[in-house]
Amino acid sequence: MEGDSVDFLYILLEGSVELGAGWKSRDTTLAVLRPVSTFILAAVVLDADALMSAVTLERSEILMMPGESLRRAMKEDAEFCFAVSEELAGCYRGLVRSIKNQKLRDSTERLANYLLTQRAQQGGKTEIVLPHEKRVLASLLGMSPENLSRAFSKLQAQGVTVVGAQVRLDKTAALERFARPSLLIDNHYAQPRNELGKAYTERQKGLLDREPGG
Amino acid sequence: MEGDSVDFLYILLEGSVELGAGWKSRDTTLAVLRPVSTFILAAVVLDADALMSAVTLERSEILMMPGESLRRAMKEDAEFCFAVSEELAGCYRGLVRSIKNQKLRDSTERLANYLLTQRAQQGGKTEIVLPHEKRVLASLLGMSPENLSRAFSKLQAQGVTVVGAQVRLDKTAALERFARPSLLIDNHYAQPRNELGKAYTERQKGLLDREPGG
DNA sequence: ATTGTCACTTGATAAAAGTCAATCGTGCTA
DNA sequence: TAGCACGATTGACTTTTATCAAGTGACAAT
Repeated sequence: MEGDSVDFLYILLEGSVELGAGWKSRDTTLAVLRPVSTFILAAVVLDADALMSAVTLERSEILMMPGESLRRAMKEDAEFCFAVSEELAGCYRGLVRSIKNQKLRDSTERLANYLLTQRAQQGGKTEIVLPHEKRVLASLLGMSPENLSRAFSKLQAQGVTVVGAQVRLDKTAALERFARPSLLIDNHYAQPRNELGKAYTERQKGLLDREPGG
Repeated sequence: MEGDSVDFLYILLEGSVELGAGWKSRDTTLAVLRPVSTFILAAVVLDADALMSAVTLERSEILMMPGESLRRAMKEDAEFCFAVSEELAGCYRGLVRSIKNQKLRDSTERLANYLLTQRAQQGGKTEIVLPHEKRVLASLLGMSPENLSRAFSKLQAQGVTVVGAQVRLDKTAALERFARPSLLIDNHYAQPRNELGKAYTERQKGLLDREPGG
């Protein structure tokens, strides 16, 4: 919970986690994490209270590392400390993108760019699957669920068709002309950002070899 | 400029710098920095392109440190590297606060909390001075200049009076009841966050001793 | 004094987004 | 199979915000 002191660094290995925050009866989703991701790293480094709450959205596997251990290791091992800095810097840049997305685009533009980002991350097929409930997606994109529905309707003109969690993107060219994705805001290119990303790929391979479906 | 590759870490020693970003003929202010602050640290650590543009708002003094030197020093000196991590973590948390402010509050609430934050940072007097032009303030708070004027008008009911850059805050209790400031969003308590902040205090003292007004 | 610039304000209007209420499906349970 | 719970959608309405246009006041240059 936001406001609580933080004793551990959390690392999501399997499942998904929602980071959110509230104020005065309102609340919003700041990010939905997929493996492998750290969270509340900044609070741990500074030994400060959490600014975000974390909730699992499904059955998840989460590694907990004592904050004191992390800080000690950082101070003793410059190479490790640099790796943590890189992770922190990556998270920071993710937030910068998020603020720009929020302040520079209206809700329909945010949805359009979200769809294009998902398309790229899911392999570029014309059909994609929304990875969360629409209510969560709406909160993540900074709008009400009702407005998310209406935004989907508006994008019909750009070849977007929705059936449940399935979304078809015919007319990608029209959608891109509308969305104007930017390398400085959107993360279309889903190469592993660092060792954590690579680790997940390796882990998935290992799991497939040994126990499919485990 | 955003999108450019980053060769140096910048450290603002004197003056003020606006960090902003644009998209499709729109643009917004993400932060206004005061001494002593680093900027584009994350891009330097990752040796990546800048996500924000920086502009000086007045005659300023800026220290430039080669990115390669910074990264080398971090990899060689764990203590230094940890200090950089702390700075990064502090910047990260500043952004988290900023997103929460943006997504959870409407424009008048953002202004009210901004005024209370300024009051605290300027020593708690009932009269404060807006540190930037109102146009910049509007962009920072994520609204049009016209709406900033109207937001000030609305806050008259909470004892806010504006004459140019001078703002009187009578009825602080009423203003706080309206603004509902939160430790998890607002940075009311302006103690130096780290060595950079302390350095600035020291530097100011030195300048006063030696050459007032220099 | 005049002119022009520029930041700011104000009012009218339009667009965007939120809220409330009702409805539609889907899947689950009794 | 009927009823229920829940997420999603739709329509009507309100609030919030942006946009456009006009006007004010301070200030600098001529």
